[in-house]
Amino acid sequence: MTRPPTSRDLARLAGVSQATVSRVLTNNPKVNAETRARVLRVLEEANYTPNALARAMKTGRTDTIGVFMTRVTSPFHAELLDEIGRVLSALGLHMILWNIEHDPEESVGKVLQQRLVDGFLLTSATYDSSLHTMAVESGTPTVLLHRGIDGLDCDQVVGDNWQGAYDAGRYLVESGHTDIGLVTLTHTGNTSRDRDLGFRAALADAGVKIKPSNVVSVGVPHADGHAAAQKLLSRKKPPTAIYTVTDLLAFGILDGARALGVRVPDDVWVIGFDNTSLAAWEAFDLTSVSQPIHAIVEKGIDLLRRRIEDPERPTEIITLPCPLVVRGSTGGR
Amino acid sequence: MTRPPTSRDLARLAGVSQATVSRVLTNNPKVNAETRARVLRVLEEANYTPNALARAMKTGRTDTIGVFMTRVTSPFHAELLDEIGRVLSALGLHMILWNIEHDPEESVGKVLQQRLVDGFLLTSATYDSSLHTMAVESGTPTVLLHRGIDGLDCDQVVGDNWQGAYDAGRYLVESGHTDIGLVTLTHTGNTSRDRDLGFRAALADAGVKIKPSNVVSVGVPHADGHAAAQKLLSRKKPPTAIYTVTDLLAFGILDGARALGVRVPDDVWVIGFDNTSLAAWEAFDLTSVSQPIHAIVEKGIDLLRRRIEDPERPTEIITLPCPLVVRGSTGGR
DNA sequence: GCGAGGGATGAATACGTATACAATGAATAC
DNA sequence: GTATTCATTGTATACGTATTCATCCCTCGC
Repeated sequence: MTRPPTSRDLARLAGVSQATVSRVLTNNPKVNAETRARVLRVLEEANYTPNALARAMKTGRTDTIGVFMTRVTSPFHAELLDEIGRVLSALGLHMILWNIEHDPEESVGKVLQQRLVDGFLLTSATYDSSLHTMAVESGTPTVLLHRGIDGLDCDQVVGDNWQGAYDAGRYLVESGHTDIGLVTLTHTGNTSRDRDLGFRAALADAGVKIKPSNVVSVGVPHADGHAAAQKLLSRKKPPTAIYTVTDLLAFGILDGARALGVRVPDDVWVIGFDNTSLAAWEAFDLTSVSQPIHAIVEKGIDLLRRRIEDPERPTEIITLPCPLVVRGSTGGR
Repeated sequence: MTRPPTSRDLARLAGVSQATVSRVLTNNPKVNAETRARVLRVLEEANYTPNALARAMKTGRTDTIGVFMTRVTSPFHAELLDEIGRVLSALGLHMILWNIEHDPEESVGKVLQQRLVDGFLLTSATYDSSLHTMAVESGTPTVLLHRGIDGLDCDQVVGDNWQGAYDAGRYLVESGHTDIGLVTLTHTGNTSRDRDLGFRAALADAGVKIKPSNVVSVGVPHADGHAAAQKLLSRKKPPTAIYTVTDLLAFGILDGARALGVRVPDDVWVIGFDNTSLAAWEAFDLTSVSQPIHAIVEKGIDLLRRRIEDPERPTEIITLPCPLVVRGSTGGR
């Protein structure tokens, strides 16, 4: 096991200085065509690849983006991650992935300052955590993706959760529902908050009251949706429709209904949020508000690259529309 | 935006040399207790974090592991990735994630030699690709996880797919099925091959013939399982049980059956492989061969770390049992 | 009182690359 | 023929840290 060749080794082989090899590697125009050809031939023969660490050390660019995420097993997050990977790959960038569930906040703080990456994508900002603040303060370019934070001076790209939720609410009301269940999240993020408030606003605008007993606050897992459905649907007079703020909870609700023998959409309508690919499966056939994952990621990474280029540019907050996709769980199709 | 402080800056502040600061950072015992305390105080005040690149350059260790994966949105892969992230985090290691679907093989080859990581975890080795060969030849410690390659001189940790498939087959036969469908994968990996062969072996041992028309070869997506179910179940005399090599295909099959109005388990039994968390959802309630994800990841990363320690140690191939988990899709519970 | 030994620290260097600067030679202009 | 420019290349250095080596001072034993 011998250590890999360096540009200095290659320079000796090609009969030039290390500087010239480096110039060839960086496509510096100030190299004679013949010399370049000769060096390239030697590089090729030796199957040489520059040491990325040394290069990063010198240039200050690692060509690596850090991604902070939670619950990779959640269908929406997996799709988001997949899309991020696709876009970064196409740009020749690497991705370091941190799951902030697994790491104590303090160790994440260390990561932020290690200069391992050129920029950060935060996909799980909440008010419970100060991760976004720490990231911004670290001085490393940062973009909030999918989850935003009000008033934070930081580029952000999010879906228009409020509007999507509003549309879902209006759709239910216009379809004649008046006894409507709302399964919402206990945790503190813009995303779930807007998905809650937008929905309530739609009902309020239509003059439909939402009974306190029809509102259930839960955690994120499938099982919590299941439990919420049990609670709402086992009552004497259950709601005729249930809206919830994530697809994962909606799947849990559908499963809870299934367990009780409650039929969807005959007995109850169900609407989710995210429009994950699972929503289109027959097992769920779920009406859901669609998140424009591709556009969010594309735009977010574009913003991040521009901020890396120019740290002084004014921050942007981009909001993308979230259209409702109607399927069988509300009698569609 | 000022550049972050270096150990040299801190040394000046603390009135010591940069070498002493470095010694404090690396817990070198040859530092006077008072000096150490003083330096630590200064480090604390400045909220200093060492530059990981410079450190890696000097030590040759990046404390980062490269993970190669495909189809992150597939439930099993997402769970595998989540578990890898959990274990690496607990060890203080970072993860660079590459999705080999997105990258041409040549660019992956470059990645292998960039010395960005201390080791690689390959989770998607197939005979179609030479990624595993390139990884081993790169000289960087490498472990194959979940998917193995026969005869490759490389540490490997895999589930006992053959035995798991065999048990599934025997279970169906012992339950009285004789007209059995097999939905298998077209692609070339050890994993799906063993999940196919083990199942056939069980049937053969029991004297049950498998009709050629009952075997369908498909791709990996949900939709392919769906199509396979349509093909098998719309016949005049459909099989009474279908076994397939991944949960994702099984979900597709269940959905295909649902679309046809075929009842599970009344009209047909279905068995998958992986025992993803979705398998336990009411929507599927799927009998499935369980992959010991936690043990695979734990063992694999352990092997990788030991190989990083000692590149000369003999390679190990570890095979872990895959027990059958019976649920409603085969009348269980 | 002096040499030996050891503990603590600083100075110097190396990791592998990119790049500012210097140097060389050829070509051009007068 | 000399001065000037330009193209090309080499030399030297820096990125920030870890570590070897040298140095210093203090203590101890005689």
